[in-house]
Amino acid sequence: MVVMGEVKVGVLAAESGLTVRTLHHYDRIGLVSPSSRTASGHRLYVDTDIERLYRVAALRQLGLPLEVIGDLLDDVLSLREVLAKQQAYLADQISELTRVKSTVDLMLADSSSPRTSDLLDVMRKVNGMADTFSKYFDADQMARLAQRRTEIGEDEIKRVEQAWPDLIARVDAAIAADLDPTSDQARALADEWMGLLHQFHGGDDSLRDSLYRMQSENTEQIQAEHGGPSPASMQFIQAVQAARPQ
Amino acid sequence: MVVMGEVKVGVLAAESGLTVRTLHHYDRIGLVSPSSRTASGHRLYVDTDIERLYRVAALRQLGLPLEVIGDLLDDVLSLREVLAKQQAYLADQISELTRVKSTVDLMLADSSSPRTSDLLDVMRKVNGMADTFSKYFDADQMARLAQRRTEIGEDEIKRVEQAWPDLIARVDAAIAADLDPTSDQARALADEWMGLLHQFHGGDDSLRDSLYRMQSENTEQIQAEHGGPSPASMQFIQAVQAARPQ
DNA sequence: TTGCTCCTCACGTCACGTGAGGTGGC
DNA sequence: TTGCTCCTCACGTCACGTGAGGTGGC
Repeated sequence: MVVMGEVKVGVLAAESGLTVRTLHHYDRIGLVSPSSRTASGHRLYVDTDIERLYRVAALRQLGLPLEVIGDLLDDVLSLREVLAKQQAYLADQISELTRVKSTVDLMLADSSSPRTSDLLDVMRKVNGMADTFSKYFDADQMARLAQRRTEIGEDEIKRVEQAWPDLIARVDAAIAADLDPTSDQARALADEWMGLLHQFHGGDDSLRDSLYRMQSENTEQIQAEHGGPSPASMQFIQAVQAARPQ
Repeated sequence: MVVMGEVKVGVLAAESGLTVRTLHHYDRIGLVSPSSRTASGHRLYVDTDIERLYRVAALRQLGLPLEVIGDLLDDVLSLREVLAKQQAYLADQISELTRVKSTVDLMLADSSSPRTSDLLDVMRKVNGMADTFSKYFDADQMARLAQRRTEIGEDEIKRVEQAWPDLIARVDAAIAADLDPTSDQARALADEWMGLLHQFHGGDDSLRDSLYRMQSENTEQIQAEHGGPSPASMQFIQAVQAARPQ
């Protein structure tokens, strides 16, 4: 690791994992300059130069701009303050990217349903959904939802999403056929229904409650935009559940 | 929203929330060009231009490069494929930034202890800690830990971290004083100990087990680098717990 | 005539990547 | 003499921001 004497760019580049061009760049901007040169102008890095380079490399891993790194090494800035700012900056970036990704996630989930023809419509819908969501779920719940999604995996999520329309259709058929809410068949439908909901909230009561509130207060919109269940089918499921023996 | 007839850049900029410069830029690169100009060369945007602009603005919110947006609008690329790629890209970015942020978090947490003098030492230590961590906690557990940290808040985390050295010192003193493990005083110390641990794992058994394994297999290192508890003090706490009446 | 808007260059950003064209040491 | 490394320009990246200097319409 510690190179004795003097080294030229090629050796230092190979050893540090940086490129020759990067070392040239650091030299040009005065961040890490070799203390000496050969008669023919080749850069010669000595130990103190090399140590400085490794400090730069370390700080660069934190995503800091080269200028800030220079100021840190020259004691113009304090490490604690810089780290605190970087921490806040990274937190901002992460939450912004997470927000953007959740939009992309929603668009992909939605694009499977062919009822949206136009891009702007999809965006409006997705943004509207995100707005509606944020009315019923706080940041903490959002985080738990995001974590559930990664735990469950994309494939399973798609499976569940595609299972809904089919189930809703069968419930609507049951209503049309005037199925008895106390029948085994009705209870099987309700079990399926509760099972799909459970995939969403995972037994988390606060998530389940927020989902119910959102669903009940936005029924028509969800039905119109996402082919969600009709008030009638929700009432049917509730009736089945209420009619169960405790 | 829909502007009839023809508009000049200033109006369109104000209405779309973009800058005049941005509209100039989109025109120059051929992304959104006005269909006509006045005799004096002023840009005149008609309805189809404006619609195209709104599509661009919508897609830009997803973090897509302008060139890709152009290809999407010209049907050179498919939306689904682009979204899938963007989803993967965003996931990568987020996990990378999260990794970097956790390094910064660790450095800040560590910088409160004055035993680290040199930057490179801190980095080595922090990277070593991250490596050790990833040996005992999988991605899923890391996510749960990260979520716990946001739930608990920075202040509380700092409080707990600063409570450890004090508690460890008192336990060491108790050992030196040959305190009876069945005494109320010893049990109070053990309660405090378990309380601090609980702040870490939050009752999550898998987190608790991983923490115990990591702690027991890296005791000397943790003691040397972070002033962690000595084997003796851990044994004392275990003895107190074991001696409790069930 | 005075503001306001519009126009077209064109440099700067950030950290290098990627040639181009040429020289030095084994 | 042939490779290999080294050197110094200098353009390109990405999506504009920010003047500079000048013209057109009410």
